[in-house]
Amino acid sequence: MLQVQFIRQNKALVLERLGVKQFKEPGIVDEVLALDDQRKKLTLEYDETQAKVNAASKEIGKLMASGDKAAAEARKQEVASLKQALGPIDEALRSTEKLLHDTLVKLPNLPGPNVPVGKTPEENVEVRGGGAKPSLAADAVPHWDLAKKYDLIDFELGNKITGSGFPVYKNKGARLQRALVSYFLDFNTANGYTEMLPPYVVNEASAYGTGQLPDKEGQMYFVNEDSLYLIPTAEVPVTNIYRDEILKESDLPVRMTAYTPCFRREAGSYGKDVRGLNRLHQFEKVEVVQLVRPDQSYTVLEEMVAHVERLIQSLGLPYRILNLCGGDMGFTSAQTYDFEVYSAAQDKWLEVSSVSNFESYQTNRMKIRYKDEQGKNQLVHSLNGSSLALPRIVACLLENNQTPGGILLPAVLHPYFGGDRIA
RNA sequence: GGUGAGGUGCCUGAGUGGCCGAAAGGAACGGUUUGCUAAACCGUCGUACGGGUAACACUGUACCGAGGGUUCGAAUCCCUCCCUCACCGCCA
Repeated sequence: MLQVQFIRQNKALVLERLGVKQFKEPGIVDEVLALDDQRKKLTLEYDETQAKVNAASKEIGKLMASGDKAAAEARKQEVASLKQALGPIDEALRSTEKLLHDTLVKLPNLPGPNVPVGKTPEENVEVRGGGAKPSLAADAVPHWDLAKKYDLIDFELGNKITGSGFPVYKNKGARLQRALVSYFLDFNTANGYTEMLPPYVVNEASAYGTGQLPDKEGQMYFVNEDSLYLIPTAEVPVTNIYRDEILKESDLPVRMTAYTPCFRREAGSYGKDVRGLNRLHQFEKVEVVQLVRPDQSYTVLEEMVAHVERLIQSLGLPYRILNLCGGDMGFTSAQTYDFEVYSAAQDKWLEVSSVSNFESYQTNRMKIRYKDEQGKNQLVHSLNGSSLALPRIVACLLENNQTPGGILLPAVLHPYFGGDRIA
């Protein structure tokens, strides 16, 4: 969430940036400021009264020790009436703090300086791209047909075991998953990311920390018995590794990568682009996360984009990078680049990575700070990106590389896959 | 799942009603010393929210797992919950 102090000092900027994000309730900004004023006023009142209570209590102790019982009793009376006054103040303060917090979390992150203005995905700006679209034979087929032809993925079997959106990978299809995960992790660690293997379920505090709660609980599977959420992305457990920590400046940047399965309910998206691997309830993804000094986060964002770009290039897939416009960005992001790869047989661009700078929006919730040169605690900036999500990569690899002699895999995968093709 | 013990600052660990935001040691950081390293010595060494200041200084409140309660006063007593450890059971 945003910092109240920042909103107070930069109100005009906040309103202007919220406009870029197409935020519809700018009145919340004034609500926040009014509630914060109220909070300060009540805090002062509470502290001053409590200070009197504390002082009187100390005196009572001394009076008792010196045997002056009558004086002690008189002071006790005084404390009693002070405490009576304190009750309502305390109550008002608590409810104000809660209301302030509940109001504050309704404000999305502010778009950064390089975010294009726009409302819809059509207004996203293509930054660059690469890789030539393949020219497929006339009888080329989409990946779900190829998956069947080579016995790689069984969607119906997943229906039987679990439900739609939970495919079963088989044979070379399963092997390809393993190869891709290993390759992606090796690629990331070779570039300075530390490999992590986090839990696949998280508690409420973690889901809150990265911004899945309070708004998006409907997108996560929930284990009622233990009040735990299945992770929708490794971002959640990995970023929360540093929740409530104060880092040394020399600890930064923190760079982590993790493979996890991802679970998404995808409520409300039935029937829309859900064919084959395009949209699943469970899928594999390798994620990269960084915690950095605030002045470096936009430089790091570009580095992470370049990193993911090299990874996609190494797979030989046609891709493009989009700088998301204000209206299409996520709630918690300050800037996001989406990576799409071209799925030739479907003639579609599929999103395979999303690289975002969250500035201090997540870390303010998680209280991830570092001690700066002056010894003051400052929020770090958090960033993350997929590197990469598997299913759509697989769809493209299958579709784009289909030949009469089988599906030809990119050279970087040969050692991991144990072969150069699926035939 | 059962039984027992316990949760204190970066770590170890004292503290069982006021003198405790918290001893001591270690780590870390700064400095002195040193040819360098080590050692030794000196110093610093929690967080949040307020008041205050140009900024410091200074100052108030809260926090000893979480939430309640008793009391003039709680790290310390009581209740509930959570977690950790040990042993037993079960099990990949």
